[in-house]
Amino acid sequence: MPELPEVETTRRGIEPHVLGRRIEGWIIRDRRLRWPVKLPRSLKGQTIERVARRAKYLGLLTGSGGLIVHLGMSGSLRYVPRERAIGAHDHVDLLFDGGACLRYTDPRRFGSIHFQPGDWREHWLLASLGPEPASAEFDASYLHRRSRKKRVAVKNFLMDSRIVVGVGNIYANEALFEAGVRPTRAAGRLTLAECARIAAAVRETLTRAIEEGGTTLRDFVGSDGRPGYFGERLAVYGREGERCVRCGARLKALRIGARATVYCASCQR
DNA sequence: ATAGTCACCTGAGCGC
DNA sequence: TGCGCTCAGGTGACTA
Repeated sequence: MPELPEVETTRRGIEPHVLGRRIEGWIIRDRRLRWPVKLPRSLKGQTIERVARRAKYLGLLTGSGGLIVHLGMSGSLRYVPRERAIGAHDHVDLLFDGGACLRYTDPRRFGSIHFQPGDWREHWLLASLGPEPASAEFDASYLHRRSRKKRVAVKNFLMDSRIVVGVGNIYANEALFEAGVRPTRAAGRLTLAECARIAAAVRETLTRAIEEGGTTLRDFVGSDGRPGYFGERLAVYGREGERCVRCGARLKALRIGARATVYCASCQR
């Protein structure tokens, strides 16, 4: 379940291996991802000049455009020898000079692969995305301004990619715990001070997870995939009924928009 | 425009 | 051992 930290870790993992490599071709074993995979002939022979990330999208950028990869719920990208045995869910190989390939694996096929000519950020999937949580733009006043008059629960508000990107269910739970704000609170009723705590918590939660991902997910190349949050400490997610790490109260659970939500009723107001 | 729900998909976990 | 059920979740599409 790649959330933003895992995507960033993937980016860092593959970058040194594909930078400067020429794309010799590709093998599509199953094009039925979230959208049918279709790559233009013009991609052949191009060289990867940059490996970028925007929200949970990875961009393998060449001189003429960008290959846009989303890992969905269960996707992974690994740099492996081409002759490595093919698994049941190894849907796409991107073949590079030198004999290796970038292998896209995705059991649930919720992910996607597109090619966008020119500036990859102009792709329709990326066009209306909000700021990165680590950007200067994402701060208390931004959150406060965008949340006015909105009645949605703050948890859903944070998970809206038009507001801020990279906050999936797990980190929405964690960040709101960190901020001491109850997930059910109406976004429009948050004070500026609460927005400040939330902005800081989102940024810190994700930054810390990326740092830990860098250590727990180090061995990317040619290895088996690993769960992204392995060894990561989560304060509330998945801990319903257990003790709050801060005050010891039992953590409560409910569903907001069919998504598991866990919080501490005494720490989060 | 906003808010809520559905759909997509498969593996894991569970009860029987 | 196996069947059938439910759940998980990112996010675009759809509905009210």
